[in-house]
Amino acid sequence: MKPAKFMFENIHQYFLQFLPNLSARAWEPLTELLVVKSYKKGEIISDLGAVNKWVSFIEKGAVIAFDLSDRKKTVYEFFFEHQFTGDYESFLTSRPANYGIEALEDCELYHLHFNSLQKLYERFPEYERIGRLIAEAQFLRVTQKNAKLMGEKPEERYLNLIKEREELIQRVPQYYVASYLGVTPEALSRIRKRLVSK
Amino acid sequence: MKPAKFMFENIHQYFLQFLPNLSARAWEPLTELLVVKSYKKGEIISDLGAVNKWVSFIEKGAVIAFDLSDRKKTVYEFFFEHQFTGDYESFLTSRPANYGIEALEDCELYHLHFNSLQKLYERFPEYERIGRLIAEAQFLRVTQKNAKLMGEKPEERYLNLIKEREELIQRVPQYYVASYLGVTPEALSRIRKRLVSK
DNA sequence: CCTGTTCATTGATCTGGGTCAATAAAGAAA
DNA sequence: TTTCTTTATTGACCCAGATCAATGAACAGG
Repeated sequence: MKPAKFMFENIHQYFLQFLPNLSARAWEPLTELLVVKSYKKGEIISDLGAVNKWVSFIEKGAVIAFDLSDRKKTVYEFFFEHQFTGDYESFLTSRPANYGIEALEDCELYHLHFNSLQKLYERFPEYERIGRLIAEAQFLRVTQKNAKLMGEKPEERYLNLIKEREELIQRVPQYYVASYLGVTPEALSRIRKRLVSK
Repeated sequence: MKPAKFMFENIHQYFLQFLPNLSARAWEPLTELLVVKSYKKGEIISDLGAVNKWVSFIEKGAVIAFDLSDRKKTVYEFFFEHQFTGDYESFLTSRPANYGIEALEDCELYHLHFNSLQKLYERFPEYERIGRLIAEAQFLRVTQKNAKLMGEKPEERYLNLIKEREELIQRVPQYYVASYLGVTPEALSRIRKRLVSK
């Protein structure tokens, strides 16, 4: 394990992105509240169906958020190191999670509990602002994803995925990519075939 | 026009939803900053392509947010009275708006300027919290929309729209509904035909 | 190294939505 | 009312993706 001093460097940077002048006075209490945990590839990090009380910063590794409609695993999103993950919807609403979170690779996560976050909101208005900015950023992410879902056909979505998230294609099995694009593995295979012959 | 005293009742209620103990001290300055304006059916409220500096509360009427990909108007969302509208994405990022806003019916709107809102954030931490809660709510709205886009076929989306937003079907021309569902008007017409024969 | 399992590809067939074109119905304006 | 325009429906044809089934390729465990 890293020396404690540098341990939370990445998550600190993450917050500084949103609030460059985050005070040390507000920052340090957060580190006390984080729960560090490791997961093996394939391990379930957060269960679907239960209320999710945590948001999790990915220090290392990659995870998928998935649901189980039609009895098959449908990929909602991939998350990689130095991002937050978790069923934010369930976290915010205290309703049962629509998504499960599973380790795609060996992972190290820092978990923050809902109650811990509320305490931070109460004690430091700075977190209220970070919370707003992060919620806004999440809104933007989903909005843009939406626009692409509506406007693009599967083939275009795949091309854009290659262009915009090249490494994702490398790190993620193809049938998960297919699911993420909203098509069957067979269809993605054919899309790829069609594209090479162009 | 309504007596000033009751004029902002609806928008006040809207904020109270998010922060029931919003102080009068914080509330009153907001009313000073709102710009009241009326629009005729078909009128453009907010231009696509320009940076959008406003969020707008719909006191009365209905609007659509649309884009113009492929040279045709594509409906992104419908908004009705007692909701906020506007290209929130452009508002947050100061990038050119991807969506235009148009009056579907005669409307009365209360506009709040970006700079006014920033001033409120600085003066009253209460607004920082409301801002966070609203951003979170918007996140939830687009997340749920997303899930439906991915998981449901056009026919199911139409059925759910009837179930969940019945009045929308009444108030909105069918070709806009089709666009909103992500299909052509012809396809929606056939979906409807298929459904009656069931 | 072999073996069983998981993942990817290919083929055959079906279907819902796209597109183009024509008509019908509904609304708006005179 | 009549007329003009906008909106909705229907038909014919095409195509991308779904589904089901079979085969190949890659990979992990022993």
